[in-house]
Amino acid sequence: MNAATPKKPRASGRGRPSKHAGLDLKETILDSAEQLFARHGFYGVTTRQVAAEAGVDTALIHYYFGAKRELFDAVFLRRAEILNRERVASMDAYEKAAGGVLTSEGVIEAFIDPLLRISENGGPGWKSYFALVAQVNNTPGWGGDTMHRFFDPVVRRLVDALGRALPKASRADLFWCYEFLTGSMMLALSETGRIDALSDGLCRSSDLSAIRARLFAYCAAGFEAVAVRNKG
Amino acid sequence: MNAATPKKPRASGRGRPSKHAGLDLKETILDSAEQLFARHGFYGVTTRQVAAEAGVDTALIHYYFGAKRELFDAVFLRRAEILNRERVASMDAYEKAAGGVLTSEGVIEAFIDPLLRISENGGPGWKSYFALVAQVNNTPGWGGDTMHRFFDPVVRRLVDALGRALPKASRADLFWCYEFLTGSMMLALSETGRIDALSDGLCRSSDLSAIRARLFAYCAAGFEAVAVRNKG
DNA sequence: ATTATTTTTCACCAGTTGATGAATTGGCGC
DNA sequence: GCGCCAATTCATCAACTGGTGAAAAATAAT
Repeated sequence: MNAATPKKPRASGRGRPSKHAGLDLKETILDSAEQLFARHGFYGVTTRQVAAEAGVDTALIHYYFGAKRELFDAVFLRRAEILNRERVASMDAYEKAAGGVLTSEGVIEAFIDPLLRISENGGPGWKSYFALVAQVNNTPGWGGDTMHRFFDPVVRRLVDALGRALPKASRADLFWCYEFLTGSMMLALSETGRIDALSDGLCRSSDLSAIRARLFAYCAAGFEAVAVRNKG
Repeated sequence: MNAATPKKPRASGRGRPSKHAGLDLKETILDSAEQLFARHGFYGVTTRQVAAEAGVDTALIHYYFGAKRELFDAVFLRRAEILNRERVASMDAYEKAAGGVLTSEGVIEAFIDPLLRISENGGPGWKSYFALVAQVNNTPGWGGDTMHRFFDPVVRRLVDALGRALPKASRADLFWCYEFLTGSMMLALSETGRIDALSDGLCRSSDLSAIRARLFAYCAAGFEAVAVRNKG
């Protein structure tokens, strides 16, 4: 019935175990698709390219995931849940540790730093994934619903926390400043290499510690400036 | 010889003037292509869709522009020169008016505001164009060379001016903060509609004055915070 | 009117696309 | 060993892709 759900995908006893000795083929396909989608976008990648990269037959992709768009969604969702969980945990920990006194920089760090940490230590796929999300984030009307469903809750939490840290800021201020923040963050995380060329090699896109050393302070100061400007 | 250069594209006397009464068909094609590329990306658009949108035959696109990629480049370049000119003029005017005393917010405003003004008053195509540039900006290894060639000079000028306004900032600080700035700016200009959903309609992507009222101060405060943080 | 030139259309190609159904393979319980 | 069923391959499809060359239409100079 559901093409994305093979007749019995559960490891129910019957069925042939993957010849790749435990390395699930489904994950391999997702990895390849992720990498390619991140580089060339949804329409810039063919199912055949994904299959070739993963070393499987084209038909197998449809067998596991159904239509191409469903494959893309599977790629997007696979890490979205993990990401979200990590982020919520970070915000929880910060708010608990801070007691009642939230600082804008603290809140922002709790919101962004999980992504930097994952990008550093989470494995190679995550860099592709962030590039993918950045692309979706900057494309009007694409995956907006999914972004909304998965990421907006934690964003609302960020906005609420920042509202407590910056009581002078209006809700509109907070939403707009979040828009600025997410633009900076996603561009930085997608490691486009643009800054390498611009700075003649002085800065490297892959230097996440350089980002960490600046982005939190940069965004926090921005929020604060907007908060005081609009309410005296 | 060059497919993008019809045998005699110059209005040399001979030849048939456009039946569209002065509204050059070439521009119509560029408009349609711009709109579609902005929405769906290079690979997400077929030459046939462009032709249909423009109301012309597919072959005419190749007659005027050659290969699909050349069409895309033509779309990109058409406004890039205008944009660049406008921006340089704005920076010139600011630096002249400011005399020797540059403020970070003044420099940033001179850098960004031309884009906001063009988006407001420059005609409907510009919004698509900004969405297009935002997409290119966030896609690793796409049009990077073109971006580099056209936009980096004025960016370097921004960095130099900010270096004078913020003598405590290192070059690396300035490049990184520019990366943050451009991420915010491009996302805001591409009007993805994300903020509308996130804020439940409180903020609208199309509200450029709301952006103007916050983005300059936001970025300027960010630059200043990073500058003082890293050098005491 | 004739002609030269440019613009536009038409018909078409070779290659690719996403997708499918039939066939094959291989492990597992019996 | 046998049959069952999931996993995988193969061959193939109709639709569509970017692109082209020849013909037609439109224009303006002569």
